[in-house]
Amino acid sequence: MPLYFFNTMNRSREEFRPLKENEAGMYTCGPTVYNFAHIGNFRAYIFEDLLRRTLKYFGYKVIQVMNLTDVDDKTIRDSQKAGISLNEYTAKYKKAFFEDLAFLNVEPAEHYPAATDHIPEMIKLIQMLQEKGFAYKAEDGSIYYSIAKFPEYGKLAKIDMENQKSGVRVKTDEYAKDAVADFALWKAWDEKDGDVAWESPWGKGRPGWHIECSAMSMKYLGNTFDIHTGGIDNMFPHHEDEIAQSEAANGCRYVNYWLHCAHLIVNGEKMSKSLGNFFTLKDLKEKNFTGPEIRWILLSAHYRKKLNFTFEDCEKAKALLKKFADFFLRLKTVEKAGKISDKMSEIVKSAQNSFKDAIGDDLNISEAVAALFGLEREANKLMDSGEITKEEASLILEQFKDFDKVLGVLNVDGQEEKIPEEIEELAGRRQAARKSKNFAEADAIRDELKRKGWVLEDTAKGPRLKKIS
RNA sequence: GGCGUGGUAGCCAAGUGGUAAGGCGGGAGUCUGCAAAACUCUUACUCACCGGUUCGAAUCCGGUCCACGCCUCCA
Repeated sequence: MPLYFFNTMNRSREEFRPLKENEAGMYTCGPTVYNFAHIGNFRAYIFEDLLRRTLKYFGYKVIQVMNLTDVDDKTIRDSQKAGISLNEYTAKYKKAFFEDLAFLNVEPAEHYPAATDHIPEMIKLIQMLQEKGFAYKAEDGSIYYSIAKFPEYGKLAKIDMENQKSGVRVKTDEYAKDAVADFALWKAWDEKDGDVAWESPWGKGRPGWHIECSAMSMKYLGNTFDIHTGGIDNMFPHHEDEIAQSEAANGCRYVNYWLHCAHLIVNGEKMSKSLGNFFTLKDLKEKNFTGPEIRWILLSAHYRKKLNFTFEDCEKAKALLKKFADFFLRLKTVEKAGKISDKMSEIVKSAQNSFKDAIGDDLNISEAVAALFGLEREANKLMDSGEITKEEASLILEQFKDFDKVLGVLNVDGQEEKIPEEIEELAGRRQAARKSKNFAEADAIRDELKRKGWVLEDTAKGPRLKKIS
């Protein structure tokens, strides 16, 4: 089954053809570790996780690289403010970042290179650019990339630099550049940097932002690799600059497939640190939302569509996952003996095909999830009519585990809550009252159970207790 | 100002030339002592608006309006 992605470079849906058979190299722009990431940031990381899992689902071995930007204006500024070293400061947020990824069930990437661990690689790359004439040293001692030397500049963002001049503001501290859109490869040290500096052929300083991704992707994935992703806001100038650097230095194409995810929005506006309209995972945890619930929300809209975040949707996600959990428990109670019918094999196989078709079509999550609902309804129907066997129920559960390899939200093997003795006993008394047609008491006990956090449902096989989450 | 993305039911959301998936919510029913759960049926003659192309358009083309994003650190 072919896999398709929407390639930002050509603005079209293309069949994925990796450089190496059965292997996909993927570079995903990671966080700047100066603060806790917010859920808008996590939308991107979850999209990348979905992409990663989809590639694996289609049989590819994935080599994923996610950079950690641990030196830039903000990390320097805030570490100074905190009165601790840059490393000490960023270590705290690196740790928090990995904890958050784990909470959201994001599979670890193969490499998490930090910028500060790759200064020599960056220096080497800048030297290559200098030798080839793409870089120049400005009056302030910084090294800049000359966009004029790279005619293809703007090909990703479809920006024609000729028409860009009027709107671009010029920062006063960047007076030294030849052209406004030229960007820094190496920033000469100034006193605001404090003790953050590395020796280089151009003197003391630190790398520019874009160079780390070019240098590190080259090191871990090669001069040309398959997939590069990030938020749409990274498309310009960051990814455009990466292309300029890498292609100028290596003389070959940088990336074959560019995938960008749209923003998480709040009340119609982009969720961002600067607007202050953001929520962190901590905020949501305090409201009792779980990792799978948050993951579901961030996953449930197509990655190239803006996703409006609301707490109402969080509640819906909670209810939806609860429904699936109940469904799995119900399947596990099936005891009827018998083989798997052809009809059942057909139903399950067809659901899997629909799912795979959809997720392989540029990660069409809506259609993919529709396959889950379809299979759930079929299974419920058959359980209602008692037509389903234990083996068939297992087959369905296995299929949901298969779906969850990609989705990572279902917890099919989730254990039923242990029922406390007190609750068990109340349920027993209620059943006795019910048998003797003392419905008033039976209902009263059911209400009491509800107050204690347990819902009692009468099924064909007798009462069933469910914990209210 | 330049560039880009998008506007589909009460809400969320697929569908990109062949006659509107799915979820939530609403309505009616089956089951039940009653609930709950589950199931069944139902809920857009219509896809922001106006023209055009076509046997046929939500899908293609032109225009208009609206929203958001990028052009400055940003997932």
